[in-house]
Amino acid sequence: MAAGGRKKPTLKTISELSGLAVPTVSRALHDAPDIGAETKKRVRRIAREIGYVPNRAGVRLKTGKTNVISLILSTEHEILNHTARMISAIAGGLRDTRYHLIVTPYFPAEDPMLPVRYVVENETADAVILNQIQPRDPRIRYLLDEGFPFATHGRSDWRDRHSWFDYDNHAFARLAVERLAARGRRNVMVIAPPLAQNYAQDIKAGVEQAAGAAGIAARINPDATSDDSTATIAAATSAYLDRVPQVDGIVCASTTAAMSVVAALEMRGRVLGQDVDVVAKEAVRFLTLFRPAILALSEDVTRAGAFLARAAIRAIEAPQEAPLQGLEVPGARSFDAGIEIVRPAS
Amino acid sequence: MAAGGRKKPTLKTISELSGLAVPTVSRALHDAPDIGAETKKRVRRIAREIGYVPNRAGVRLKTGKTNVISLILSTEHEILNHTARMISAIAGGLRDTRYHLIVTPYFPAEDPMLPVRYVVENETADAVILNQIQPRDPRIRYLLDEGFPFATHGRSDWRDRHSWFDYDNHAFARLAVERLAARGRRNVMVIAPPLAQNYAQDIKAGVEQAAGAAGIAARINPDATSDDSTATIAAATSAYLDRVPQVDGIVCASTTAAMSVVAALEMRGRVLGQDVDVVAKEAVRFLTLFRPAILALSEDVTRAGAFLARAAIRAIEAPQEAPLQGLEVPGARSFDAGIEIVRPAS
DNA sequence: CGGAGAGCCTATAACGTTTTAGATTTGCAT
DNA sequence: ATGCAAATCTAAAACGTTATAGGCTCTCCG
Repeated sequence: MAAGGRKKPTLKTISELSGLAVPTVSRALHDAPDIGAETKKRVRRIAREIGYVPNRAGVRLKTGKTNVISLILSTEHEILNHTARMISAIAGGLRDTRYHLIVTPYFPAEDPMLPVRYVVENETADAVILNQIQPRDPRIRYLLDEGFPFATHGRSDWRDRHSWFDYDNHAFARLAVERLAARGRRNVMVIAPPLAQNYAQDIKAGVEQAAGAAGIAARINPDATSDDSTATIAAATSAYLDRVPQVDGIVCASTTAAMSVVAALEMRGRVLGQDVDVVAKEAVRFLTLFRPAILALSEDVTRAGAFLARAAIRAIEAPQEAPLQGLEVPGARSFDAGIEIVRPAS
Repeated sequence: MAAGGRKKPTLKTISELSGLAVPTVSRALHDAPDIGAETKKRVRRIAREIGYVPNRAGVRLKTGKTNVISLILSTEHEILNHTARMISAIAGGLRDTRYHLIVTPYFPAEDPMLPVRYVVENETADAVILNQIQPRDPRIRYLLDEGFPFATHGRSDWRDRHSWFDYDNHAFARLAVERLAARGRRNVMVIAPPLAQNYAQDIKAGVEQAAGAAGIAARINPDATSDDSTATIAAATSAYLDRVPQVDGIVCASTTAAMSVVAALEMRGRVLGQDVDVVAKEAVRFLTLFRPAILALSEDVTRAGAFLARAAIRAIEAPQEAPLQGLEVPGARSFDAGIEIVRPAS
């Protein structure tokens, strides 16, 4: 391969250079108790000088550990900021560890079990990270049964038994509706996530609770989810506005949804921030610059990714300990990052 | 690991089951010429029945091949659709091959050489894929010197010597300016990529050529690039509009830039599609739905990713053959996918 | 002064695969 | 019958690492 270099140094190279046996070198580098202090120092110096790095295949073969974490990624909906940020954040959280990130995407038509089973059976990774979690997600069931380490972005019905990070969508939904009510809005439409997913239930419950408390109407648009395409969401919003013209507040569970909703409002001649207020959950501070009249509650994706990286490593290296779990509550900042609330300009 | 299963089958398992020697089994599965047809059939049947999959560490140790391709990813600018799509597209292009995709992000403050050198020296992957290419990119120089397989998204000065996929930015720039000129615009501002990057030169040249031919003014905004944050671009645009109030056409090299520009136009009271026309290069059909008055020329990122996956594999497996190179020309569709031109509504 | 134990190191084997060289059988032409 | 090549298999070694068991040399204590 490398036309530019001599052979890669191995333990054997160090062994020859130092006159020590290969296992001694290995143990010295691992700081084993039965190796002399002088020897350790000498071995380490040589290793540094010749630029020794352990061969991952050798380690893997011997120990059975891949040092890889797999991110199982659905390509289902229009992937926006969120996904790219998440990948970068997880990979970023893995730097300075010995783990690497492999991305395993799958396509909507496929059985979501496939990529998970593939990783487990082929031992492609030491752990997987999942998103798009359903309450009784069969992938989680499977991973628990297999005893395979994993972490999820989102909670399941078995949340006590695994590592996860989640955004408090219930709190988001409450805040969003309360905010609209405070601005005098009485009739709210919600673009919610697909109901099969766990966090959709949280949003539904939060909306209903806050709407009940404020004594206003709030309903989920049945014809589109926040994972749908911009065109679908815009059309569904447009149709809803025709059917329920008195709508004066909208809650969106994604950036895409918010942008599509704004497009529909324009088509229908409604003025944002005047006829209608919009509150959105978004991954990146973006919406508010473009449309300052939108109130955006943003999840800190970078922190979520870093947390998931740590959680996955914990699941691998200390499976007996309690799972690592983190909840980011908007406003309350109960998780160390917390959420940023961008004030609408209007 | 797996609480649910017996030990993983290996060649030795098949060897015991079949009474053949381990190397014979290996060669049978590899369809070697010196193994009997009956034996091959029998070995394959057993392998299938017990669900044998080769241990990647064993293969890697012996052959030195990792079966991994590394995507080196800058987190420099606000990562939008483009990056996530690209990751998914490359990983998608790698399915049904034996290659996996590892994402290696790096941060703006760092030397861009670091991640590349890391992959090469640690033999983390068989090939790397790079983006954000500079004309005389030192990473490319290094990889060529090392003889390490790679493919790039974007061309370099050494384009003849490596695999790449690129979008014809020169053609994009020409089309954009021609379009604006055809609509009677006479004073164009350009939000271009960072000039260090190769494709920025293409855009600059294309703009100048078309502006010269049409006899109109076209200048690059010196205070922001298409990789900058929305806030920076909006501020730079706003300031430019104050300085050069006669601007009536804008060309944007990214979706982010277009959205920021639209925000700035609103702040300055200019009406899109009336006072000013905007043409943008975007990764995903998105802009036009939201802002139909924008003309968007979109690159087919999915196809680019699939192409890069093929190119990387080619670089690994057939390094002696000519590199794989693809250019996507807007309108002309010279590359088999071609580009989609979304007509503005106004 | 003998023996125990601590301290430090080596030898051997193993993980699963592929490569190389060699062994055995068979068929065929001489 | 004999030699030779083709066909098909086996044996041994190797990739780089780590785990296990054991060996040697001191020192210290009784």
